[in-house]
Amino acid sequence: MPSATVENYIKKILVLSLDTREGQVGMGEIAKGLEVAAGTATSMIKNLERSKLVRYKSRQGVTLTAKGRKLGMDMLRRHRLVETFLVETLGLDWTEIHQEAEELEHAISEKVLDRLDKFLGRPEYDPHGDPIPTKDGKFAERRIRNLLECQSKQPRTIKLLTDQSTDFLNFARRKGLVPGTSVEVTNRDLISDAVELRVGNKKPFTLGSKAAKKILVSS
Amino acid sequence: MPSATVENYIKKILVLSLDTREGQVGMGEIAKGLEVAAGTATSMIKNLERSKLVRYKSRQGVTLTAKGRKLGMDMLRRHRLVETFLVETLGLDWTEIHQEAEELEHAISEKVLDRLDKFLGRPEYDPHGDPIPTKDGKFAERRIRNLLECQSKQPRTIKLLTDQSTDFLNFARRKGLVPGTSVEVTNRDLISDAVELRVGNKKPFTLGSKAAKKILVSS
DNA sequence: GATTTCATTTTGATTAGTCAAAGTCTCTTC
DNA sequence: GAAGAGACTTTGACTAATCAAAATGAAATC
Ligand SMILES: [Mn+2]
Ligand SMILES: [Mn+2]
Ligand SMILES: [Mn+2]
Ligand SMILES: [Mn+2]
Repeated sequence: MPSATVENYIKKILVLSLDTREGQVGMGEIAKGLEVAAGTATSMIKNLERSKLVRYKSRQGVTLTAKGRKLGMDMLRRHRLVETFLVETLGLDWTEIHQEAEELEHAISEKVLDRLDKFLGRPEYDPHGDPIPTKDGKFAERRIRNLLECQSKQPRTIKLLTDQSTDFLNFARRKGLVPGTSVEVTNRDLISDAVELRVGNKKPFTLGSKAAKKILVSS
Repeated sequence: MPSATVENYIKKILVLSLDTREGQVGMGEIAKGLEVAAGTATSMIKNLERSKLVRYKSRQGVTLTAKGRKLGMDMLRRHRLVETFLVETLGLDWTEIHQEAEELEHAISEKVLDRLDKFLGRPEYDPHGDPIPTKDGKFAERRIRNLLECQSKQPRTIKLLTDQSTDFLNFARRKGLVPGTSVEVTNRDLISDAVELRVGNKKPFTLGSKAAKKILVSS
């Protein structure tokens, strides 16, 4: 059985690789993402290679093997189902569940996970709007883009916030920017680096491009 | 924060000490109970002493400090609430939940535990009939005895099976000896070392003293 | 009282995961 | 193409948890 540490590395590599054309992830991203020293990551990656979970080219990067991708998807499934449970069933707040799930994901057996999945009604998205992989490691489609890429004057539904720090999530909630809410881009000005948007019937307000990029919506 | 290992040691010491007049637990019991080598237990106990969780007299035994007892009770609470959740909410079988809870108990935060407790309706007993400590570490009263100590001809209710191995639990279930069921001791013969009992309206059968001792009932 | 036995403790080693700091590459920049 | 900057790797050291096997102590037996 992989240790919790191994599971965390593989999950991180998977998530990072999803944003990358060729699925190759740099050592620095991994170290930073897991808040460990660079050398720690290098030595851990060599372990993972010995376990055939990743392929590793020195000074180039890391890619998951099929085995690694399977484990990573499984971890994502665990993490997101647990998050869904914490919000849906226990009524916790979606801004504070990430850390909880970070621990629970390693402690939950396959059997318990299946029961949980059933109990929750086989949800497709977690409380942050992230898709929950199915048991055989398939992702539900996403079909969403960030607010910076949206043309104006069309209602959109918020699906996902990519920055899940408590600070950002709190800001988002204050503005009503929670998954499921309907928003409309009322104006875009790429020169001044800003997007104006309206949430429901409230007064429109302006968002910088950095923040706008973190908010994913479906048309 | 105590590691999962520390939590396991303290929980084991607490449970062992509950069966002992003076609350003192021998090194051998601890090592055996946790399935580690004797020397491993000795060295771990010294750690626990440094952390002020136990008092330790070389070659005599170990007792919990107030701090240790508090942690132990907390672990028992976690363990038993998780077990209750697994059976009540997810519908798992009470013969197979112990190991699951053994992992989950370390991964669950105070906040999640409280929500779970509330969600479950603040249960007082776990699926094995063990009392669940309250948040401030108080045990519900037990008022139950084992079947070997019972006088005949009086209906009793099964409260707890002290041997929680899968084998014993399966045997017990086959015989209908599950918590909540009503039984009656129809005959006791201490010389032949046996207890005869009837479950509901079924035909009475005989139990050896070892097994009888493992079944706790309330009058 | 000497001896044996058995539980316990000590010793020496191992493994996973980690860090700081020193060393090495590789890609820009001039 | 030499130099420098930054990313990456290596090295040496540390901690928690563990085991096997040797040493020790205390109680029971002779
Ligand atoms: Mn994790
Ligand atoms: Mn999530
Ligand atoms: Mn445990
Ligand atoms: Mn139990």
